[in-house]
Amino acid sequence: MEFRRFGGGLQFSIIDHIDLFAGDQTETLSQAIRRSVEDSAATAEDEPEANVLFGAIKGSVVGLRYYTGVVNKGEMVSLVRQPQNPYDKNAVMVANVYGSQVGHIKRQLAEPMAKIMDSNLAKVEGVVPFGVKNAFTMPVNLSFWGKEENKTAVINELKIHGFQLGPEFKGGSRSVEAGGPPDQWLAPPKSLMAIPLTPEQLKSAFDKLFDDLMEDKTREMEAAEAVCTPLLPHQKQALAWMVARENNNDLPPFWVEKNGLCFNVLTNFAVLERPESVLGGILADDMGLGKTLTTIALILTNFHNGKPLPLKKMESTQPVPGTAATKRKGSALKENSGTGDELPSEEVATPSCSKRRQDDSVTIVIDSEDEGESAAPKKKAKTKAKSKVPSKTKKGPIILIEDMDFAAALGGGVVAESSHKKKAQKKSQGVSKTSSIPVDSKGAGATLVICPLSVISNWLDQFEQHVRADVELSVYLYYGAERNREVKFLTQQNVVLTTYNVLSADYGGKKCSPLHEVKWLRVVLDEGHIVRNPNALQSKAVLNLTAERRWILSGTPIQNSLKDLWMLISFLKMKPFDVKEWWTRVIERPVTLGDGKGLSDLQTLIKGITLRRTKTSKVAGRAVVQLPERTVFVQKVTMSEQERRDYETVKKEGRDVIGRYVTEGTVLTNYADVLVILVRLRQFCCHPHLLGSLLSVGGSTADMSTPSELRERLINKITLVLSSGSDEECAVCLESLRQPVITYCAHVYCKPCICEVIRSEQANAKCPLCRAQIRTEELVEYPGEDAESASTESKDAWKSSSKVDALMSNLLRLRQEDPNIKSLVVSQFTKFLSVLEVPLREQGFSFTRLDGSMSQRCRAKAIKVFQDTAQGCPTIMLLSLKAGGVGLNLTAASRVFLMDPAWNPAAEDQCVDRCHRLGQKKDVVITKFIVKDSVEENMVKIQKRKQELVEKAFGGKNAQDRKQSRIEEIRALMEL
DNA sequence: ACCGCCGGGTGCC
DNA sequence: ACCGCCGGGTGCC
Repeated sequence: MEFRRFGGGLQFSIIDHIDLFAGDQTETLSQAIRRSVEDSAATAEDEPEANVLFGAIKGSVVGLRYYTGVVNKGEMVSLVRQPQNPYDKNAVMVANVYGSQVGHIKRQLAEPMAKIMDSNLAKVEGVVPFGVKNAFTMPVNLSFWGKEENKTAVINELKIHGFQLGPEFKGGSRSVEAGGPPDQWLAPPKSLMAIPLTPEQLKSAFDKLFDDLMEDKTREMEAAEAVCTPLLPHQKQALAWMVARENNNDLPPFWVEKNGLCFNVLTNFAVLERPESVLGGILADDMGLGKTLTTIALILTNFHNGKPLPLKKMESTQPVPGTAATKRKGSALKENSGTGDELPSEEVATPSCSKRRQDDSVTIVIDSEDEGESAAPKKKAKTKAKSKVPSKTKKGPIILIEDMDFAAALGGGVVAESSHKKKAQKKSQGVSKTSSIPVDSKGAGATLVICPLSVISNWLDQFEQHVRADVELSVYLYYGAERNREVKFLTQQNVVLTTYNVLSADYGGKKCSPLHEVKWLRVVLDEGHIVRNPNALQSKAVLNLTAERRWILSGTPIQNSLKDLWMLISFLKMKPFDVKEWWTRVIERPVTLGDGKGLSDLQTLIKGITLRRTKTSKVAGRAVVQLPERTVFVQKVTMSEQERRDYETVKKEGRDVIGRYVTEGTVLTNYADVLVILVRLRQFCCHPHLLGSLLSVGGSTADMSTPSELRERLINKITLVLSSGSDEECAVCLESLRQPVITYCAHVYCKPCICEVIRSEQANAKCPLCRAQIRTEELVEYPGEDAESASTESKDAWKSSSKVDALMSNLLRLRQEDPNIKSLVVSQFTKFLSVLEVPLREQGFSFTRLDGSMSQRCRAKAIKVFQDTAQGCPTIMLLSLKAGGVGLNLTAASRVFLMDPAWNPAAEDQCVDRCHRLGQKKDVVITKFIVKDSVEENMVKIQKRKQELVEKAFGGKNAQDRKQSRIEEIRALMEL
């Protein structure tokens, strides 16, 4: 059964237009550049087109008696070309919602239809109005959808063959039966007359799509005994809901049972056998509410046939601390060293911890003149040292790690399964299972958890922390070159943990992999929103997994559009929407056209499968989480006279260059240069050393004299752009840059992505952003951030800056008040972090550092020592804004110093949320340093103005306006 | 298919 | 009758 591919589906035009999900303020610069280029250049072919209805005709389905597929009155059918049909190459097959063939389109009509469909002039959709009992033929109403410019071609093609396209038939069968075609067409097409929702209504409806999903989800459930962490009330609710979802026997949304048949009220499709219940759903709780813990509780509580994992005392196979440095293949598997008092990340916030409201953040602006005294929060932080300390002897579940690097990176946090245990498991394969292996009636017992690499260690930690020591739960980390790919072995685990990358790498072109051969009890997609492009290999790999139950964990289930949702629905195998056509016809298009029915159907769909609580959600009148207060101070920094003079010099230079671009109207074409100038000014506000080797900007890269000079300049550019922290993304894969390279035309991509573009376009390859010729030999690689050389080179000549002074006086005062308080010092410039190391060392601060250039191993280590409250452990973490992304848990800190304003305030919030999250027991104080009368102040003003626009729902702008506002912004920044 | 079409049987009324 | 008519066989693409 082959299905016509829906090339990209329909554009979500209204929503794109009003920029519903991605507010202007969260846009990265590369997005802006990409868009401005796209606006002028030809539209990308793969983007879904705005399809309109050309009209409809009546056709007939013939050959019914040869096929088993049946349809209902008013049922939607899909039309699939069969070019290989031996009797007629124009054959068009008619299939029902489940893809069973019903018949063929009559030959005469199939001929023009084949032409239209093959040349992609229109998509054709069918509804059978009546005659479903007919034995030989039945009528079908065909509607044609396509791009406006193809309308005449379609009409003509049909006309040649004697078919006249008319207006759409009124929905359902009644009217069609009543009158002949001419009468039909005189009637106003009702579905087109329906008053569409306004973009504002649509926006607000969408914003609310994931709201208020709590009703009937308030029942609580205790976790299985195997979970040693007490669940918070909202987590118990989530557990009850998840268990119920997994054990439900309900029909999926929009299905009803009718005379022994199952009937889909949206497509009018009926089947004898019940459509599979959706066992699982979307847990869309806000970050920090404990999705990981809840999921672990689910795994243990709904372990087998709705029963929890039985408690079974382990024989004394548990290694004693300190003795278990088991060696395997020459590398040490580390044993939990049992420091004992590290705080478990997510479970420490007991309900009694804080009863204060957490949503009343205050912003206080303090002038630099009186920073000395009043910048300090008046309130003394109350330290509630009532943390629940895990027992020193506690041992977590068995975790088997094959990747030695990773094991080392995780340090003491992991207990390795000893080798003899593993052998025992291997031996038992196929005969009798070891006690830890459940024998499910369906043979499925293992849960597969797929997550981004960055949160793997979090999962391992949490299994360790939340699973009782005497519970034998096998957790296998399927990662690294040495991973065990045996299907039998994987099937026998209780939990297999892997990353999206490993999954799709295994899946690759082969379309199968060890993970795809296993029949999983449960598949969990952590941060599931990252799987969104249905064309990506990763998505296909995820969709093709076999599982009884499926879960998506995501704090932000809607990233950009409705299409992201399809991916989630499809993963959950919610019939019939796992097939794109039905999603498009039944949900996506109606919603796009502003049809209230479509929207309410979508709401129903989401409601049935989603649980979402935000930090502000209430459970029985009480907030789900009660986070400590969070206060934001803006501390203005005044430059010294010398600094001011130097700054003005740099600024004047830049202003001249940008001013020229503005008058020439070439700001956007020279965006890379503009960025460089802005970055330099921003760097200067922090510390003059950040500027590094001075480079001249302004000259077009094309007219450079020697290739080596050009290369050097490109390296400078890419370094500046990447260290600027604007979180550039690759315009090809839309992900964060991997192995960044810069083209001769000064645009930045992932190396693999742009190489693939060049390979496929051969000699004709053009830069996706500016259409300049590009060649592989001309790509210049990013040399990496060279923090070391920067700090050593400037060591003897080190001098302070006003901003550094401001930070240091804060830190010194803080240490005096409470030497145990920990702080995050955040900058977008890793070089600035290096500069800061000097005075910190001088003043005898113990600090650690986390930036993007560090390996997983170093990161894990840095986090661990910082979170450690023992004496002598670092009290300061130098954190690069980019590295402070999701998943990190830095609750040991209660002070945050944001050293420089970010383009994207959301990135700042996210960074602050690293410590202002579940587990934080102190009030969090955030200090933003802004240099007075500088580009920084202008940035803040622009941010504010944008925020106001968004709040007034004026966020929507057309492409031209946006381009213009980009330019206006740059002018405002440079005070031009 | 309670149709249309095909082709064999048949042939005044 | 080199036709018309009748009635059985048959039937998607």
